[in-house]
Amino acid sequence: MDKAYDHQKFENKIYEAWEKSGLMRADENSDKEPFTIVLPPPNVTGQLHLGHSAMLAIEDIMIRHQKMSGKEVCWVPGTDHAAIATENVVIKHLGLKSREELSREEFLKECRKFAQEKHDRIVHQIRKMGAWLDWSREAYTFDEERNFAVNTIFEQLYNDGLIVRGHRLINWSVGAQSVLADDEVEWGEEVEPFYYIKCGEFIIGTVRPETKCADSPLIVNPDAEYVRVKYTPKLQQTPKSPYQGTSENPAKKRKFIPYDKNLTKFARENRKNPTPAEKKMWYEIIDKLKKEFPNKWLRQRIIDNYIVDFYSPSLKLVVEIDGDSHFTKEGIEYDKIRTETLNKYGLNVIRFTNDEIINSPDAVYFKISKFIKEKNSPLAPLIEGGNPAKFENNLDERDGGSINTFILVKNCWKNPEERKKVLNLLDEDGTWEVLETMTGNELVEKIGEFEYDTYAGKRKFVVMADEVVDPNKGSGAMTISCNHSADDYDLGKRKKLDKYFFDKIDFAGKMLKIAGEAEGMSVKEARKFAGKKMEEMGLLTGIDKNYSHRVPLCYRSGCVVEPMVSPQWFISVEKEFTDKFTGEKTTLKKLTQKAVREKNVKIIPARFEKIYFQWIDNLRDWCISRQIWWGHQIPVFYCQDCQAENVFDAESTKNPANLCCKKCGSNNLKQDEDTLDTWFSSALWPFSTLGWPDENSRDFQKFYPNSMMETGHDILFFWVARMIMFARYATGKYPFETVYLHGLVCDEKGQKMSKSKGNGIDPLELIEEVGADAVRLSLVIGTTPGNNIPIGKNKIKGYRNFVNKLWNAGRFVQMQLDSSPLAPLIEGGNPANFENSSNKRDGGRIKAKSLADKWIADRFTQISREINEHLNKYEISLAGDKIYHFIWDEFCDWYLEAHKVEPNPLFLREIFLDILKLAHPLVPFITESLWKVLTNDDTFIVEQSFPQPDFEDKKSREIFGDLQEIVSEIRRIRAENKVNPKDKLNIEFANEINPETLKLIEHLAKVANGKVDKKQATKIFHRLAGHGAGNSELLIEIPVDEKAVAAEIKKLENLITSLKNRLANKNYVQSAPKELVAESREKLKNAEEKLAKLKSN
RNA sequence: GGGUGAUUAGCUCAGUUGGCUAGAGCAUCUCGCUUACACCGAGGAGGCCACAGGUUCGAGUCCUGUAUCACCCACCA
Repeated sequence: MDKAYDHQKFENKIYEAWEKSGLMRADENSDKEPFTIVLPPPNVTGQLHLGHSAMLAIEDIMIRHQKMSGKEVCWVPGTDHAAIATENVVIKHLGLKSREELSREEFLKECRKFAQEKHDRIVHQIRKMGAWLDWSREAYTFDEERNFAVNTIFEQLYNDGLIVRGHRLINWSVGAQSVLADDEVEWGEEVEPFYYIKCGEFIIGTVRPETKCADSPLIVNPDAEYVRVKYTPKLQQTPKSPYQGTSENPAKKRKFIPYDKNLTKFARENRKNPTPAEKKMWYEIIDKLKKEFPNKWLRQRIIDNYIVDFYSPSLKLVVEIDGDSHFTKEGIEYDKIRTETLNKYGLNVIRFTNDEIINSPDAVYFKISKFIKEKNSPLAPLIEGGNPAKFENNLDERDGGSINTFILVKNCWKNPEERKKVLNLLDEDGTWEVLETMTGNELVEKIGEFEYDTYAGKRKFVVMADEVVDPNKGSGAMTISCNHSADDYDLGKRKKLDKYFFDKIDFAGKMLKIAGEAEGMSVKEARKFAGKKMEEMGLLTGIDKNYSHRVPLCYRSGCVVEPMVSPQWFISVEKEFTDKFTGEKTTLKKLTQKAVREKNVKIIPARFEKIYFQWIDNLRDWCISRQIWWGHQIPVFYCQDCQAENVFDAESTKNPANLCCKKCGSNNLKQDEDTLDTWFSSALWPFSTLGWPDENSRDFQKFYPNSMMETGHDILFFWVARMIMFARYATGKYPFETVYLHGLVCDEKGQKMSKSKGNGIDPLELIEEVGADAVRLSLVIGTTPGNNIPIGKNKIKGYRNFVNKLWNAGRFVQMQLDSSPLAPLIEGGNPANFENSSNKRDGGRIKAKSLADKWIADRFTQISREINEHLNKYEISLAGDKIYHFIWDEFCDWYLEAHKVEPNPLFLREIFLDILKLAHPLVPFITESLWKVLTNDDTFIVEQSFPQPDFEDKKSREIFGDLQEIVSEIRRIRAENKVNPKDKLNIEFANEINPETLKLIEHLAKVANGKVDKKQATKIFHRLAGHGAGNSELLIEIPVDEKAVAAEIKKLENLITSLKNRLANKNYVQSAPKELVAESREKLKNAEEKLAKLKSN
């Protein structure tokens, strides 16, 4: 035997031997009680990661333990075709831009080929973990049997009316051109402007202004109070210049008079009686200015000095610079204003020099000019040649009209912060006046339907009330886009807003005609466009440029997911049907809820039951169709002649060419092009792998339902819950008794493993390095179900060391046997010869002779019981921890050392083999290796029965326990006094001591019994069971260690105080269990004796 | 925003219906290559068990509150 365990020499060979033995195959005709686990199928094109390793380790431990405990175990392996993920990988692998570069047939062929290659790799990886799987039953979610199962349940659900085709809101990935399941959507953080938009008098908030281009219901909260307020900008006062009194005051530097006093005066007078057109222009200009010039002082200057002149059509004013055609400031180029045109309209021109303009607040003037020039400005016609009278027609009543009145929910109006958010583009100094207060319901009545401006023209909206509107958020009103938002969709359905279900965006992610000028733009472009346009139109009242929110992203293409309405197949979870097993009316949702509520399925850890309910209670219909090719094609056939929809039984579906339309008999049928969500076939896994739909098959009869389902807690919902749903629906039984959820594997610091962080560990490399056993232990010990599984180099190293320790213990056993005179008996002899023993351990074959033998046999009994109990309760971590410490701390550190004093090789071999059995489920390879070495026969350790010894020896337990204490104490004294380990110290017992015990102590503590010079001695007070009652005295030939004695005294005193207090407490003596009280008394007595002797020393 | 869990030694965590003088692994320190194992052995040091209350004879454990962290769900004007 090698000095160190070399896992590479053994693991592959052993696994091959297991497979060859045929023992891994579950016997469906066995009369043993079954224990079934169906392996959660890894993605066939994926790679095994440590999460899979953890899964395999846990399940393998359970399987081996149950097998050794006499069950007929059946662990079914398999892989998943992972529809979307695989399709992606294949597309990438082939270097395609899209799958359409190939025909459907060709593409599927490539997928199959690719999947087969990858399948072999992943199966290899699974074997490396040592999993005791029944490979003869290996399944694949996309093989023929599973396809048959899929078609069978599809037909059943369809006939029960639970599968329906409908127009529903789905997550549409523009990049991938496919529907995504909710769980396939990833969320990313994005900062986008958040707009508050005027809709008539209302204000709504949105990050998606591009959707605000169409007729829409405007929803208010029915019971919340709303206020109509009037806003009057405060324009008359000139704020003080921030430059006033400083040398930097630009006003002082001005070399010209910016306006003609007389003109201004004239204008002011005129302003008193403005025409409606003038008023409108005026307000438009103010609105624009606010956005252009956030600096209030500056803005006011402009208003007071210049804009006033615009105000009166009869006194128009425009500027020109030096007669140049350009003026550049801050990189913006302004066109020359055509003097001729201006003059034509009677505009005055003021000339600036460049120097005067740059660095002068007056420069802003040009921006105004630019604004006026822009086509969309209401003033444009004035400049370009339009007719101002045009604006007189449909003027809102500016004063008392809708343009400067706003309807806000009272909460927003009262809350200055909220209000500021909504209205931050308006002048803060404006005055506000509350005109009236009314509830949402009253608003609905009073306002009803009316027109408002959108970026794409005039639209109508109708005011409605609904509770979804949160009166504490924003302005308290919202408009909805039924086809482009899940909540809006629900609301629309609830309110039956049929005419508002229309698309604004197409499946390519482009805006439709309804978006007016934005038609054909991508959503992103349209969003910018709409924002800008609305700003220009003065439709914005507030804007939050740093609004951060989460956006749904496609996990494949990374593009933003658009909620869209599309024809899809759904499973109706709330539709009633008659349960064929009970005859009761029920729904899929109810059945799924019942599973856990009525304890048909137990979830470990239990807290996930709560999470399960939370999810099920909010369950929506499940969209099962996918626009991809790689998957189970939806078994629905559309008649090309009469358009009928046909679903056939699975048997007929096998030959699509022979199918005829059920309605018109035509055989001109076309199968639905879409495929099923990958979870559809996965949901059948627990029974489709066991013969279903043939419920009379031996496998189904014997092994269904499964005993446990072990998987990551991250797929509780979309897999576990759906398995429960389908299993109960199709088989009438819940698919498994227990769900064991493990956590995510993460590094030592609790961080998720990921390639980008570089903290990922490849299981194969790890196994190569330290062996599968060490990997298994690392993944299993120190973990709690449902919690993260921390794993790191140190931990792994520790368990590798343990495996080596076990190996060396085996080596020691082997050496003992080799050198033993009894060796021949083992090689060819019959151990039954040893049956005369009266000890019952392991059928009473080999006698436990010495104290140590009896002690370890007794301990083994206790540990075995605990391990059995832990494993039965799925407490794998605790079981592993106990085996680890039993083997290392007790067997190796104490028993093997003690064994050297009084060898008993046959017994040693027996107990060691038993320990190997006990440890086998956790560390199958090393135990099997040692089993082979030590038994030298063809049996496998897994064929042995799991230890359930009943040997007990209380006396040996006590004596050995005391002995351990004494030895530890002596060792401590030696270490603290720096005694050379080679030196033997003399000790002297005050009492008579059993020679066997003494021999052990001498060996273990490196001491010799003899006369001790009392002046040089340290006293130890010990109690040795079986040597008379009470404490006895042990002298050891070492100078007294004052410090140690003082420490011991203090420790004892503390203990005594605590015990005394406890016993002095009448309530304690009365209420606490009697044994406990007696124990405390005993402890106190011992402690006091010990203390007294220590002090007297 | 709604929910769940966590907080114990420098680090990673055990601590199962309350009985604890609070444990383990790693790291650290001291001593030792003693013929199973240096992937080892012996020993030491290291803790107001997050904080504040409460229940109890007794609280790391149960209850309430606070703080911090993690995860899940919803994402919405």
